[in-house]
Amino acid sequence: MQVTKTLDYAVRSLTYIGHEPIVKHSMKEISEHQHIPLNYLAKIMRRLVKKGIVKSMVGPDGGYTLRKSPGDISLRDIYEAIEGEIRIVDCMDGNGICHLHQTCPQLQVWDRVQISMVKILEETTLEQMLNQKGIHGLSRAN
Amino acid sequence: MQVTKTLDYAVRSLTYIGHEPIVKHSMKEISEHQHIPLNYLAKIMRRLVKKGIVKSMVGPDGGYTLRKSPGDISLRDIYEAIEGEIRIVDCMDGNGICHLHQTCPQLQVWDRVQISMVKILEETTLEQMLNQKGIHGLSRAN
DNA sequence: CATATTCTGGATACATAATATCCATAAAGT
DNA sequence: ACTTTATGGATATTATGTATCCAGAATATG
Repeated sequence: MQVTKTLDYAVRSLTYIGHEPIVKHSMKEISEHQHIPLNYLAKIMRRLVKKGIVKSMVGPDGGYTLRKSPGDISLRDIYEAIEGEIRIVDCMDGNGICHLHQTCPQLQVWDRVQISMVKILEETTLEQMLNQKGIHGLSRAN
Repeated sequence: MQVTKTLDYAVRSLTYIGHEPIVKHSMKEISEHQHIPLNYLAKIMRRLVKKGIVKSMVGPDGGYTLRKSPGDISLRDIYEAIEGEIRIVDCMDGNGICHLHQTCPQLQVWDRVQISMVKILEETTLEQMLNQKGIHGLSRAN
C-alpha cells in the first residue's frame, strides 16, 4: 500500500517539465536535475509519451514537452500511465468472481477507499502541484 | 498501491472468528475454511495476538477468540497489526527531511489520500464487515 | 552526406518485499 | 506419558519494483 518510486519519478519529471512547459527538456537534463537514473527514466518517459501526457522530439536538441496544459493533466492520468488501471484489491479473477466466497465482507471497504483515492487523484492536477511549493510540516496521520 | 494478500488473510480470519466470537477456533480450522496456508497463517495470528486483537489458547481444544468485541476492532487496527504504521509515501528519511528538495509538490496530495484512507479504515469496524454479507456488484472506479 | 545527439524498444540483471515452508519448542488438556 | 495446539525463528520461494545495457531509429547541424 505504498506509492512506488517509479510513480514518484514520473510526477517529479512532469513537475520539472511543467515549470517551463514550452521548453524542451532532455532526459539527461531531467535525470540530472531530479536525480533519476537515466536509463530508468527512459522507460518511464516512454509510458508518458504513449499515454499522451508528454510529447517527444528525437534528435539533437530533442526532448520532452507537455502535450496538454498542466491544468489538464490529473494525477490520476499520471498514476494510470505508470501503474495501469487503479485497483487496490486484486481479489477478482478473470470472470470478476471471487472463487472463495460469494459474499466478501471486505470488498465494500476497499471499494470506498479506492473511490475516495481516485477522487482525490482525479481532482489534483499537475498545475495544482506546481503551485504548491513551500508547503511543509503537514499533519501526517500517525 | 495494493492491499496485500497477508492483510486479506488477516481480515478473513478475523471475520471468520467474529461470526462466533466466543467459540475457540484453531488455526487448522481457520486455515481450512478460509483457504490460508497453515504455516503462513501461524505467522499472521501471532501478530494479531501480539497487538491484542485476538486471544490465544494453547493445547488440545486450543485456538483463538477475539479479545475485544467486533465493534471495537477497526480495520485500521488490523491494518497496523499486519503492516505496521500506515504510510503510503516513504519519501522521508530518518530526520523527516527529504534530501532532494526542500519543497515537494507531491507531498500534499499523498497526505490527503492517506488521511482519507486512514479515516475510512478507522471508521470501519469488524462488526460492520460482519453485517455486510451479500453485498455485490459494487461500483468500481475503472 | 557524415556525424553527433537524443529518443525508442526490448532484453536482461539486480534488489527488495511478499508469500510460503519448515522445524524445534512450549503450553495445556486427557 | 501422550497428543494437540500455539509460538518463535530460520529459511526458502516467488513476485514485483528498480535499474542497467545495447542496438536501432529519428533528426538537427555542419
